[in-house]
Amino acid sequence: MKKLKLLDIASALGISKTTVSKVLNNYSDVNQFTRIKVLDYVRKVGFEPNRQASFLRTKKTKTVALILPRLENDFFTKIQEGILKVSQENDYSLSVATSYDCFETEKKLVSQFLNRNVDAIFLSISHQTINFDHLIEIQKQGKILVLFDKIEKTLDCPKVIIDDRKASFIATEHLIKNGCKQILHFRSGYKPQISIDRYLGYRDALNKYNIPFDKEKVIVCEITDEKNGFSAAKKAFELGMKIDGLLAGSDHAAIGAIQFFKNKKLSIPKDISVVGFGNWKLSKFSTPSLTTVDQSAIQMGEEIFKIFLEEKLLESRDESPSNKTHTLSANLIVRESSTKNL
Amino acid sequence: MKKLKLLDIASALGISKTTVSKVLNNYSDVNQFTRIKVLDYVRKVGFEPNRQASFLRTKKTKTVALILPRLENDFFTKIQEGILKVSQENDYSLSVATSYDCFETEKKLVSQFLNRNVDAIFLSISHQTINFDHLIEIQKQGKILVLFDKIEKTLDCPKVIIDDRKASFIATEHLIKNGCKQILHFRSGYKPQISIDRYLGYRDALNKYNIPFDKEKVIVCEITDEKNGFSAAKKAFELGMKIDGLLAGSDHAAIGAIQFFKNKKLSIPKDISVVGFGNWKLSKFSTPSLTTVDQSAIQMGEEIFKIFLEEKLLESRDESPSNKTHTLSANLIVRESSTKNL
DNA sequence: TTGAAAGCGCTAACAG
DNA sequence: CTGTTAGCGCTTTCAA
Repeated sequence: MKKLKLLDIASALGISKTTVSKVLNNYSDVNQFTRIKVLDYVRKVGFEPNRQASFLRTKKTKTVALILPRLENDFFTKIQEGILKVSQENDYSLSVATSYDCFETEKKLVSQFLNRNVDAIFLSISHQTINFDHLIEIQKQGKILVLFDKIEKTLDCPKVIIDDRKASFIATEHLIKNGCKQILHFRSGYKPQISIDRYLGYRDALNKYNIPFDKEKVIVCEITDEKNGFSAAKKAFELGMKIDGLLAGSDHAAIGAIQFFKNKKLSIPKDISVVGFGNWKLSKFSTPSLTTVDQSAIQMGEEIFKIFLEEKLLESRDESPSNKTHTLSANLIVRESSTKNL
Repeated sequence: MKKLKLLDIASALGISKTTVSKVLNNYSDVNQFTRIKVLDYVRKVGFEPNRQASFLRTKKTKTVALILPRLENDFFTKIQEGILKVSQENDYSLSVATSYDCFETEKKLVSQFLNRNVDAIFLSISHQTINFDHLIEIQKQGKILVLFDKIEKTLDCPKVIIDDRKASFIATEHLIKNGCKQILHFRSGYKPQISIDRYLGYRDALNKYNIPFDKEKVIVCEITDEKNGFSAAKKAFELGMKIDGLLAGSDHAAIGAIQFFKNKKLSIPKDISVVGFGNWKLSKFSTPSLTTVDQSAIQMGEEIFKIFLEEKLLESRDESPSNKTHTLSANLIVRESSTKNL
């Protein structure tokens, strides 16, 4: 069965394709009866206009693109889930791609999506990205850019982030209120904003409760996975540190550290209370179950798409992009690994 | 900066847009020097032709669609990851959507994607789907359909599945070889092919090792999540069953059951050995870590896209779709929950 | 209120 | 080998 087109509908009803098009696009200059006749017929045969053809005139594809640094990561998967939920509700199609945290791939993907004329690009910048010309190009071409998670402050576009500093503060405060005084902190590198913010939140909490800051207690794990969590814990141990709490950079790092502590016959949370970061699925099932910071990633995804819709409105009024930073708060999920008095 | 078009390139070089187009599409009837001149210039200014416009003539969008029943599921996420890897390598764009296991949504998505003229649709059928007209329509419109995981045998298209029966056989055999003789099996409903195959694999193994089959030991959990795993274990317990092994329908169900066994002070794997299904991330981190069947989902994703490329070749030779079922084998990942002699 | 005609950017047929 | 011409299916003037 060949696909129907405007002309088929028009000749079946004995009118012109222009009129059919007008009905489909809610033009006001169409007779009520004609409108109903067209609408009925269109519904009956299940006709929808060819999107690529309409694009040629409207310059809108009703497709948005999402570029993630990685896919094997619950956080990004959930963001996709959130975006997908709202975009489907709004009859938008979502194209997904991964930069694999590689600058060249990111550039290539952006250019590819621009070429496919997506209406917007949602992007979390890759670790390697140092130049932003490709992102500026998105806006030059009149497309909407929304940055999230790993953002670049100097770019003039809406951004969505988690309030990592506050999240980290709350997590640290929770440890302190549970009696911890010697709190170890695993952070990722010195550059990522996320790592900086979490470190600052950690310090904020120490300050507030007059706990002296000890530089040695901050250990850098470039990649916060189990293996590095294990090594970092080992390092702290070998340096002979006295600790009773740990704020890890990720759930994985926390679990790696717990592994090490268990090997040393230390009891969690009695000897050392542990808080992770991310609320990955596994945190609920580890033993002990892990207290962690939930980054409300699904909500972030939903937010991203809603911001896009708002930007589209701005654009239709010929206003410039909003350049607002939307900050979502994270929640602490308290589980066994940090509740001494259970 | 407005986007360049063929005509811009052409007039900059003092030739016609046809010639430029021919170079870009690798036509042979172009002078070597002209070709090089165009190629150089195109590379310099970073021009790529507008895909929607070319579609109008070529009927190819270089976009494929993936419809998943769910997103919050490692198995499907990994399939997406696999597809994405290969599709990006081939300069294809991937659109993703979720049917939420709902028939109506699935139909709507298919029609939407057809409307957007994707070159192919990769689909795992929703639980609720009972009628396949919308899938037949995909092929009627000359688009490629590849089914995976939850497939429909009667449809004339390539299909990719895991050899669940064999996987289940291997898992059960592993339990038997570890000394289990009273093996409980949690299956999902009676209808899903997956559930049937796993049940059959379980029986195959019992047969091979002359272990009598006991109907009571097969418990149905419509949804194989933790809660139902817990309840199913409880049910077995309340019926006074003697068991020393469990083959669960999913890792979650296995973990739910383990939870229950632990409450009853039973030791895993000493009293009861447990094998899950899926190799979800959490299986590695649960206590005890869970022996499970890895469904090589990433590989499945890669396979799906490769099959699409093959189908495209068939199509270009005017041959009909292949209708072949590609079966991937699953691997057993042995961990603590099933190794008595550690 | 309607429809004829132009044109979005590209590719394919064909004439030079 | 090159370029002119004619659409692909749609939307949007503009004249009737």
